Amino acid sequence: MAKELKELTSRAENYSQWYNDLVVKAGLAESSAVRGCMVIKPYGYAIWEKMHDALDAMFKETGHVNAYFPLFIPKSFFSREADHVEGFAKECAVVTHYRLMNNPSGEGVVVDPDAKLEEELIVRPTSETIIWNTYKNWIQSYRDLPILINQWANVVRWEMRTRLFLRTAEFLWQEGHTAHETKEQAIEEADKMINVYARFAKDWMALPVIMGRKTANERFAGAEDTYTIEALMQDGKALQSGTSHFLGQNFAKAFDVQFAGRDGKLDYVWATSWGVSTRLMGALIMAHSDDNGLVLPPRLAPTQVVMIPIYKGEEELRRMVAEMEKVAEKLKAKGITVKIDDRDNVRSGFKFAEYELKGFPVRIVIGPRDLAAGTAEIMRRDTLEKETVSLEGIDEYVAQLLEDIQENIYRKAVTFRDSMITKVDTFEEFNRVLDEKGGFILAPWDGTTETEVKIKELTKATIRCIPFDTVDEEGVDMLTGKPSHRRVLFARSY
RNA sequence: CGGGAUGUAGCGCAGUCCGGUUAGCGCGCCACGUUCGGGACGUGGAGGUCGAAGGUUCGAAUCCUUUCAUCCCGACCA
Repeated sequence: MAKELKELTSRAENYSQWYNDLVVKAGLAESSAVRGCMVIKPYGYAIWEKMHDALDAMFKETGHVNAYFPLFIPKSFFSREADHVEGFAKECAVVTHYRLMNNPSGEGVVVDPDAKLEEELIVRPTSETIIWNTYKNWIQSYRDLPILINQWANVVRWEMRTRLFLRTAEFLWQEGHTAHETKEQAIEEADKMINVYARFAKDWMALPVIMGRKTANERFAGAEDTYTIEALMQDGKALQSGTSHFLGQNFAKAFDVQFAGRDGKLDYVWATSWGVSTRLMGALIMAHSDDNGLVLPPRLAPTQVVMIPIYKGEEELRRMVAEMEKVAEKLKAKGITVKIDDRDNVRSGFKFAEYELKGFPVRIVIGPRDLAAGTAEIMRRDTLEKETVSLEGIDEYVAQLLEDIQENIYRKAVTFRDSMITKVDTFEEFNRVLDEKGGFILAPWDGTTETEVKIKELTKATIRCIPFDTVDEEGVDMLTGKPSHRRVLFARSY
């Protein structure tokens, strides 16, 4: 499997192909027969579940609760917020009928023309509209606020071009939708949640991200302000990995959600929404993997340790497995997840390659020589380094190793990311860096959408964000020569 | 939606230009044996509506028409 992978592509030649093969061969996902959708296989889903659980816990810690809203949204809801419909109209799946019938002219079935819906239903591309239509009934007074709700769901966006995990027609995500009494509270919420995302990326995915504000041009449809976390992939392209939006009173006004304030006056509710999706799986894969396959951070690996016996004959296999079961018990007692692969139909070397491909963080090998010496061979997936350690205290060794791996993967990603942030001042330099190096580019910008769009047309690079930690810096726009007050973060992106 | 490519066994492919017995190869799978510290080997075996529909022909994986799907590159987007 991994051999095929290596022979087929190297990252330098065709990163897209490499990524795609890796996703398929590692058993994470595959394209479905339905255009642009994907099948997430059990191993891929196990990683998503890990992400889900960690995020869900973080949402609950920050005071949110889960709820669920309908998949179908009446078409008319979309026309309420002008920018919102503008942003999503081109990629909506629409339900027009509710019944099939046998084809009168022969085989198969056709849509029953008599079963046309009075009003079409839109398969949610995001749930702001149906949720705000519901919130209208839930909110009368400031005492009903804030509402801090999250939904785990699937959404559909009929994209022209799809890529496994990164952009599929249907994807899984969570979307938070909150309602607040004041503008300040809503902004604070949006800010809080983008920080939750950044923390999740760092602590769980071992992925450094740059937090910042989107430009007006790149903002979410219907938002007043969009915050983003931007990650860098190994091919030098950026990936928008999560967003949090301050929606102002736009949706409250569109759906007429007013509340009686402390002063007795009616006012519109302030809103936020925020989400991350299965795209994070793509980020995880593209950020850390190597030519041997996936590299999973231990905190997200469905199984952290795999144990593989070396043996001749059944009797020896039994002895190795018996020893491994003892070790496994010790590891489990430390909260470490373990798998013993005692399959007799494939050789050990095959297993080594297979678990490397799947990104198991730690491999423990025990053979007759080890058993005699009271040792085991331990390999860490991130560096592929092997070490022979005593079975005595192996549980502590592995527990520490898993932490080291998590930390090391993160540090490596930070080092790479930092090496791929370039400051440029001229457009020539900007183009050169884009073509020869890639990565993030910090460059002065005159602050106009016009210039931003022009740069995109000329270079395919977009402003990923205006980083939160940017400092005021007087300069001139690299394209127009007009005054610039700060540098912004450019990159080509997925 | 434009450009390019590809659909033949679970996976990867050859055969298609130039139609001709029973459609082939590698991997995987099943059985037995030998192996086993980095992707083993031998022998035997199973597995196919050649993406689909229609047409041409004595005869179609191969030629023609239509259609569906997938991948890559663009435009669009999380």
